[in-house]
Amino acid sequence: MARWAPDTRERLRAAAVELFVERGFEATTVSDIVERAGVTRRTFFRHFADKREVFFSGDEIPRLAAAMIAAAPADSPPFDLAWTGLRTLAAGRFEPRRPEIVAARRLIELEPALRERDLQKQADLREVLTDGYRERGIDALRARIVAGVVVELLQAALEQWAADDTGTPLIDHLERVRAEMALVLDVGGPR
Amino acid sequence: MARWAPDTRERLRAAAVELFVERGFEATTVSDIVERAGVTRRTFFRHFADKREVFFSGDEIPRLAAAMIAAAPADSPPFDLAWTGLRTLAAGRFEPRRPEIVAARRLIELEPALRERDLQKQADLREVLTDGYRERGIDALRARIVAGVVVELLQAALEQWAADDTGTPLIDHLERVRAEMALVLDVGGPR
DNA sequence: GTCTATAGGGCGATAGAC
DNA sequence: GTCTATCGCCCTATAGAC
Repeated sequence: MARWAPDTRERLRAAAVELFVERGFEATTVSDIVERAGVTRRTFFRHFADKREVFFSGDEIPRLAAAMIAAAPADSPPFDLAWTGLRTLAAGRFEPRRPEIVAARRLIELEPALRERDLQKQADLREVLTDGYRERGIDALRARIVAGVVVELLQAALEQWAADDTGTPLIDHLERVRAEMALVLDVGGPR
Repeated sequence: MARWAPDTRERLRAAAVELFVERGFEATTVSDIVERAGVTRRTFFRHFADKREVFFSGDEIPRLAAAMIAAAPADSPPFDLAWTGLRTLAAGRFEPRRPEIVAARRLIELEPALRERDLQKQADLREVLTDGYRERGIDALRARIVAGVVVELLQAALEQWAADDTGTPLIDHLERVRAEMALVLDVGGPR
């Protein structure tokens, strides 16, 4: 038998999310979390930089996105590449986990501290994408713009999907948001 | 003579920004700020919800943006309306204050806590714009998308402008970012 | 693991403006 | 008198230092 129970990090995450759901983020202290997980306060802060971070600790999207960009064929136009990635993630990572994602978004919406950290995570993803594009030789401004558009597109689609109880798949929301964005930017344009 | 010196809020803001520039955000305590402004800690928290908030307290953009949307001719297409607003703000509010804005952005970049709050302020602006559009009868999804695109466009242009020491005006960066966004979304599209 | 600085909020007292 | 802003001391919890 191991000296410490395994998966300390995961036990902390699970305990934290349970408590956040039960009594809210503010009303849950780090002491409450570590008590339920059976470790000390110090251990919590060795795994997570702060109380908000534990809530987002499972997020694999930036890593997956970076891998997808790096692995894509060299001649893919930047947006097409991201679009394929969005569809893959929508079907494989988001759609099967709809209940947890909707629950998490509900907590984020009603807790300003979590909302801020969520926005930071979006900014992190934008930066990962920008760097990935630049490493593929894409011009710096274009890399930044594609990344910005992709993150905004994903975010808007996720909002619609989470608020929509008709069962419309995330991919359909992505399509709709993409079409709307293209329409918006075409106004007054030439061609 | 009044019992209290006037403009407590503004004195606190000025003292805070001075100290943030002198020794950094983390290294400045609320006690430092109130000492310089000549009030007590409790008074600080009556004016500002937290230490980050004092840094952004002068931001008038959401109010101006809401007023512009409300005052625009009823038949303006949503994006055209925002585009006019962006050009007006760029010339009237941003360009004349380049030094302060660049200095503020520098602080925001190197301080994660300020970065998070800055992203929250962008989200607030997005929401103000969305609401403004919806009040003009724009469809909810379209309102959300136009607002998202406009905020992302402004943010990307501001980044380029602040990093660019050749004196290129913000309006030119806005044009460039807009063109790049349109290009990105046209890839693979019909027409 | 314990200790401490700091953020941030609760509450009542106080002192001017009106 | 009412209203409003400040003060001053209370407290807890976070987060980092030792």
